[in-house]
Amino acid sequence: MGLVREHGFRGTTARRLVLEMLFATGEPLAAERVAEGLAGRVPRSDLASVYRNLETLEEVGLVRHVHLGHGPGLYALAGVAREYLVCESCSRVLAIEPADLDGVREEISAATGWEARFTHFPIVGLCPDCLAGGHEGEARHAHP
Amino acid sequence: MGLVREHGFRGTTARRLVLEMLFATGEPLAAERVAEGLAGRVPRSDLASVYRNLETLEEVGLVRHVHLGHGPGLYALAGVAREYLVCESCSRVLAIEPADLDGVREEISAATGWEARFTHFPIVGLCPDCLAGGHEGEARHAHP
DNA sequence: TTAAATGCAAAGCTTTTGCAATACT
DNA sequence: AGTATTGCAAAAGCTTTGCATTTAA
Repeated sequence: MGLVREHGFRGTTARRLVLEMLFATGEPLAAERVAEGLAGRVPRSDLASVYRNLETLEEVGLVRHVHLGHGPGLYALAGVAREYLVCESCSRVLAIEPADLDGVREEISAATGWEARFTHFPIVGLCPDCLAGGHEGEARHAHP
Repeated sequence: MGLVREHGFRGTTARRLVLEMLFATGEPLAAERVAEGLAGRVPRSDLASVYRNLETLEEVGLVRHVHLGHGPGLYALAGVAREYLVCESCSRVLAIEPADLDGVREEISAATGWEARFTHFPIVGLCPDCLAGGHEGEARHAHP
């Protein structure tokens, strides 16, 4: 919570619990899931407050959110660096170490002069299985 | 409208006008803009019908939609092949020929085995100007 | 003629905002 | 004590759905 106070925000129970929740889960979570996880622990779990706290925590750099498809945004600790790929056929999600995409970043830089990150929007495409003509029906997540 | 009928859908005035609108504009358009452009031309411009028609046209492969940030989805003719980059600092949008990202696609394939397209979600990152420490304040579009 | 498409109204889902009560510093 | 934060309720923004009417085939 040090960072939070350094930015002029208060260190509250609700914020602590949001961070704990994201830490314990380890993977990106919808605000509603976070609120559910807080049920009964803060005085009460309020979705609006969860959104406000996620926004604050994102502002100070502790949290980040990603859009993997058409559903709600998903929040995770910024410290857990991951980039994402989503299959547009089977909706599989692959979380990958940023370092594994450094070559891709270099190629993007060479082609466009931009420096890319896949932490907010994933790379959308076809996963190896679906490329091979595989399991198109087995959607596991919301459609991009 | 041939494709539309081949798929068992009817060729209606509203659908024709949606396609004309997208063709005339040439760049991705929010459903609401499309509806505005149709004002008074169809019996009337109804947003729900525009959404239904965009969905139908997307289903038959004539239209595609892209999410460049947190705003509404943007629709364009699928025939106009473009991929997108959005700057997370100044929100600039770069539309690029898919061929210009073929090297990037190869690198992604080599690194992950996936085949990528940047037609639904853009590549998010920093544009050359912002990398150079430039014009961060001059946002032109909604923030990603 | 008859099934699909439309307009209109209403709802759904995600996120934001206003405001009085509460908790942090 | 004083202000940021919270809960609650309501609204906003985008998109979908229900249903009676109209329209394409």
